[in-house]
Amino acid sequence: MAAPKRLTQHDIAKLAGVSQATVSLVLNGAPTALARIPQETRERVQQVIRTTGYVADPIARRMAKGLNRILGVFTYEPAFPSAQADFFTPFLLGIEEEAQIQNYDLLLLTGAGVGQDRKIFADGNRLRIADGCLVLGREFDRAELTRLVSGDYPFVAIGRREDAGGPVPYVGGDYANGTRALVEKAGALGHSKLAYIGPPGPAESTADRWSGFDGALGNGLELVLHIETVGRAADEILDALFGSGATVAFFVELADAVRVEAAARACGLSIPGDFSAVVLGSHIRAERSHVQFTAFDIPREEMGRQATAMLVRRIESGEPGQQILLTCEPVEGETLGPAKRRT
Amino acid sequence: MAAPKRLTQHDIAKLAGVSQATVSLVLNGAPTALARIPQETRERVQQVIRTTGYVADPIARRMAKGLNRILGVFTYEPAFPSAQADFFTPFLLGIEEEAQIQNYDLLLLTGAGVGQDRKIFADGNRLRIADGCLVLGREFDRAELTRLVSGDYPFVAIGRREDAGGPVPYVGGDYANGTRALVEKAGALGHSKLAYIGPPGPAESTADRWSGFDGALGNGLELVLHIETVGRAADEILDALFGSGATVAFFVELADAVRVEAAARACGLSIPGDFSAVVLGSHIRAERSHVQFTAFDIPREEMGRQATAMLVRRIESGEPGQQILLTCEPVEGETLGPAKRRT
DNA sequence: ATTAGCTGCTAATACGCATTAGCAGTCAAG
DNA sequence: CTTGACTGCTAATGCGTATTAGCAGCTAAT
Repeated sequence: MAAPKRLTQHDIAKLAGVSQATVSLVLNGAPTALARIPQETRERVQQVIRTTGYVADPIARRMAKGLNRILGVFTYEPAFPSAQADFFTPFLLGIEEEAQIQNYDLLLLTGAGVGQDRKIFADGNRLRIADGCLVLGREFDRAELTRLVSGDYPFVAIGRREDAGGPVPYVGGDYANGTRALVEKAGALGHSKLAYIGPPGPAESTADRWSGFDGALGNGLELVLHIETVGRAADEILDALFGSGATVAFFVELADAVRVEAAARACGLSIPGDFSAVVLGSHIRAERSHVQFTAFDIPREEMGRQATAMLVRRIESGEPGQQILLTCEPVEGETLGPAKRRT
Repeated sequence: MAAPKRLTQHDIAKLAGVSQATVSLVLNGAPTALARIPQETRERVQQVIRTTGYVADPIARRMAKGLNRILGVFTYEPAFPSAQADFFTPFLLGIEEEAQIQNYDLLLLTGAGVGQDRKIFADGNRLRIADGCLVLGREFDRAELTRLVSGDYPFVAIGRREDAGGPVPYVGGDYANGTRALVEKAGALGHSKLAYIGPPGPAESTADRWSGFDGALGNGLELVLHIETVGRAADEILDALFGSGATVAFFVELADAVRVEAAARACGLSIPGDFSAVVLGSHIRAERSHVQFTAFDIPREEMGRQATAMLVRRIESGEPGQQILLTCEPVEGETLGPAKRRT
């Protein structure tokens, strides 16, 4: 059989014995126009719509009116593949929740290139199918961001973004202050020689952690070791740590912290007995590791929610788009203790 | 700021001194048509396009072509909330992958009601926005399924479904044979008195497990205990297990198995030393538990992929829709051992 | 000299919907 | 009995593109 033809308003109209225009009016006419269609007719049309399951074609709708209550979600990495799933899922949860409240559907922009090479503006940008879009990913393509900013298509980024030919609307986590608070906490516990395991940039997320860290130094707090590469062998890190005399290590990556902790335990060292460890961010599935690291919380769901809400405001009221940083509350954890005098 | 009007082919046409149709042809005319436009004209048009940065409006493009390359994904429970996330994610991974290959976007049907009360045909449902849709969920609404089957809207279910006024197109896992294989394996290891912890229905997924189990009985294999409710206290289950003389327990729910295993260990019992345990299905994050249960694998990603591919075929070639069951390979695990003679 | 075929285009239409102008009928007021 | 207001609808148009039919002008063959 050939592809079943889509129902159109015309079909509905014929079934209800009215004109296509009337069907459209019943569906979404202005109150003034609706007032002129008697209850009886309206119900007849509604009835046909209900029994047929007709829904307006979003494409045509968008053509005619420019809006279709669809939000695009563009991810710079495939959204679900396991490695990424853990990363995107909490955001999507928040996004879905808010979208539902606002009565928008979500369109996952998936086809825009394969694998790593995802480009928003790939094939003549199917982006515009949606009324606006959310952009997420660890690292953005700067050129595309610039193009987005300069265009008139509403979007909101999740995660803070540096200006790109203009301010980028975003909802991010305040990693800088989250980090600062943890550094100060360490200071209050008597730590003065600190280690930082993680790059100082260039992605905004890492840059912010570093700037928060760096800004909290002084006042007797001193950076004695900085390992910029992630994924170094745990032993190496451990050795460097002790060689430097640091009493507390700040990790950008949970994975590094986990490996170092394991290595330390293997050497008979205890955390925070022998040294303290702090993770700069909350990580999904952290509960899987045995240790509850001292860290700060990243309100991912809330970021998703607020970004969605902002996007809807941009779409519906043409609001200019703001930059919001959500507080990252500290997570107590059990790996930050008083500084230990090393002999 | 007012939205700067988008460039159209009409504008390009005027600038190049040709008609709109010519512009369209230059952009994507069939070779036969293109052959009739001289190089010179083509270049003039291209030039204008390049200097203006014109890009065809994808919406209008889809409108004209009649397909919108969108696949709907309907979930009977919200897709991301943490509890469900683990359940849906692997399917979505496969779906996303295949959709990307086929160059379709995914529309998450989110607005279709809140919380538990999701209905495909809910009022104002926007299912038909998509060219076709995938339906997933633990349990389906039978009435809705019937309606879907009788309609001409292309869809594919994930997970086997009983006929609903006609055969339901699906891609599922062959739980019955997966279960049967495990039962036979237990038999080969000398087990003869079996326990089954889980309901015999009504959902297809549980019914299939039960029927596979039930069908493998006989030949010296005997069901000596059947606990139909899930979530019973672990102690109770353990007591019943020993009271019945069963040497191996088949669990529908991993959670039950985990709890019973913990309770057993607390009593100083070992698995599979003192009794064996088998889980009927693979469960995401199983690795979190300490024990690797003997089970069968559910190829969730592959199910997602194949369902998506089938749906695309239905949409594009009007194919009738099949019923596919994917093999569920056994997972060795460490909880199924030789039957122990109980004293 | 008619026809046939080619070249280089364009006009016209369809896609499905939203929206506006306006038509035919009724009814009340003047 | 005319005017005006109101009711209940519909015809017509536009959105930006793809596509098909076909026109005008020319050449070459019959």
